[in-house]
Amino acid sequence: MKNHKKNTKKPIRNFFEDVYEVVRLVPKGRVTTYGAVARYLGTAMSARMVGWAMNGAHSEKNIPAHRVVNSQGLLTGKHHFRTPIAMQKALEKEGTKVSHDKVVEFQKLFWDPAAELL
DNA sequence: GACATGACGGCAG
DNA sequence: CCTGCCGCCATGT
Repeated sequence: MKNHKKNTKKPIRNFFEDVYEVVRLVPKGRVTTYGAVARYLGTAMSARMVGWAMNGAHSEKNIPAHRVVNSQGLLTGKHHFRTPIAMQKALEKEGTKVSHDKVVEFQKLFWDPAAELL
């Protein structure tokens, strides 16, 4: 029999789900990074996948993707929002200061799931 | 099936 | 300080 079912045992769904959950748990006024989330999920070296997961986050409007920035605290993904300023606006609205597409005192507002949820 | 791309990160030069 | 390269996984062509 042609079982070319390809074993769709890919727990990717789990990966995405985890990303959504973690991002959703990010406290208001705080920010996290792709690398931190990736590390928490076990894909430390594949921070890219986290960003990819955010792509699906658009379906889940409950995902505060604006609280997720890169390791430099830069709003690299702002171009994927409804408008390139939506991300900054959302952050400022929550009390997070943003200057030149970068989170002010990002290190201080940094929220590491691997450490906070430990 | 192979190649190229992508919301990243870290290291080397 | 800046530029370039690799790694990692999934998706699209």
